Amino acid sequence: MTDNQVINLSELKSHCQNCSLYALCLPMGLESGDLDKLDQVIKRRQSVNKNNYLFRIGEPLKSVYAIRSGSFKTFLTNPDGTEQIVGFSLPGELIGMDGIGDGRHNCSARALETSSVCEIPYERLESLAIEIPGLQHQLLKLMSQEIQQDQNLMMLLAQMPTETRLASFLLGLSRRLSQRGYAATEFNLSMSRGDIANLLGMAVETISRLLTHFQDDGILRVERKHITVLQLDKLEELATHCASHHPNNSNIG
Amino acid sequence: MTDNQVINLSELKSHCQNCSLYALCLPMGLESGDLDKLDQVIKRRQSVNKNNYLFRIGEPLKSVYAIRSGSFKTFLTNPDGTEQIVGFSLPGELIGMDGIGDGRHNCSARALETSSVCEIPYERLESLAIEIPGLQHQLLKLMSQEIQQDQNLMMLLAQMPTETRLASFLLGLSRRLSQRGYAATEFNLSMSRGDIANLLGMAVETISRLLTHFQDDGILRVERKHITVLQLDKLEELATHCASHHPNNSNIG
DNA sequence: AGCAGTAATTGATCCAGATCAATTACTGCT
DNA sequence: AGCAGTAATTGATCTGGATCAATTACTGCT
Repeated sequence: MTDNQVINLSELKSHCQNCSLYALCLPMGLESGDLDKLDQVIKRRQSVNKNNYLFRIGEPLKSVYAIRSGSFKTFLTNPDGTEQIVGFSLPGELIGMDGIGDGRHNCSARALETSSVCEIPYERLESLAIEIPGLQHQLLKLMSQEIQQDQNLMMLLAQMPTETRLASFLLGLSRRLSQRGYAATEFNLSMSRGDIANLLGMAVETISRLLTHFQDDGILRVERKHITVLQLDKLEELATHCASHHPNNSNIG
Repeated sequence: MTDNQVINLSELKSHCQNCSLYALCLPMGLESGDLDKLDQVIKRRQSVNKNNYLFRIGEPLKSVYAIRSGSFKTFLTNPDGTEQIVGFSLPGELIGMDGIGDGRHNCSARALETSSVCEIPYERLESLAIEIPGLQHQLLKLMSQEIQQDQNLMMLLAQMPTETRLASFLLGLSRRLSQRGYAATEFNLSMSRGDIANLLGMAVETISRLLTHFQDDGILRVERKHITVLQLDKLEELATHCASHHPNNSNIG
């Protein structure tokens, strides 16, 4: 039975329908026959070591990637060489789609920890999406979700004080992790304080101080990279506690 | 001949292939037969008065819209009722695509001036995109471009000083307008100072002061809504003059 | 285990840009 | 034309959070 199980496992690993991320990922909602077609174009189980690039800004878009495990940061690079992180990506998420616009990647993706991905050649994905309406829909849906995420971050950056930004970031992470079957209230940050600061448009020192405050207030326990959320409700409150005193709160007439 | 011309004009108006925005808009690259199919699903020439909504956040997504003339602001509303503008849309651009993710609009769109749009029922667009590969591609491309735009704005908000943000905003507007056949160096702002401030995460007063500075430096002429760019190169310089002294300029190793 | 390089924390100071306040355009209405 | 409401400008002040500086963890290497 042990042998049997081993064989089954390796069987399982090579198909979307048996992947634990199925419900979040690209093949969501596809029926068996269509899934097989998709399965055939996916190059599975590429491993990416910590700090290695999955792709770099400017490279021609040849594939998009579904994350199986681990995490990535995606970032732009401005003329100075300064980087601007535009997001962190978790298992079940698709990265590289930003490059469709002009056929080149418009951001770089770098592994925050040793990770594994499924590579999906983009041209074949696009032609498959014509055959499979559900796949086209899922593709559009995932892109639209990315737009939503980006716009929410824009709101944080434009209007919210640093405390709200960090609370919202942590809460978002917690939610995404719990969707993926991990604990909502206890997790490890795979990214550095500097990376979080960069994403949220603040200084590392401010991140550090806020984490200390959150801990002093009994909202979090912070042990280096390990975060325990002690009072989820208070964190939610901080995250939604909008800038009622803030600029431009012109109500919509 | 005058009569003849009138007849021709109204003929022309009702087809994508004769629209001056063809090259920027959804039908870009489609061949004649496919264009006809697209033409058939488009409800043309809806007019939207200043300050009216094209759609509101939360409404079910029934259509997306291609802008024919005029301009819109798209914005999120947070729990307070505070608005966060996420973009301004110009002729040839497609709005409403953000709603695909969950079938409801995730932002509201409001006309900044009297405008006209082509309404495209979303379900029919999606099924047409299955028939017409080029249309699917164009759809994905436009969404990917929106992601890029949003991410660029994120960088501005997170890293750049106010001067750079405004310069970059004006330059972006100038470029988009000139792509659409308008003058690059002379245009009217259809949005208020308050709207610009909101988008760029700054106070109205700062916008006002910076415009005055730009004028004092001979870069712009500002007459209320009317902007004349006198030194495009200097404006470009200000827009790229990145925050070399700014936080988190961790070079990529 | 020990050393070197990097990440994180903590404290002190400073400043870009928000906020407050007052004035001066505009714009739409009747 | 005149009045009311809103948008924009300009100036004075204040502050959240950046910057600077120093110390204290870590982490990876040999």
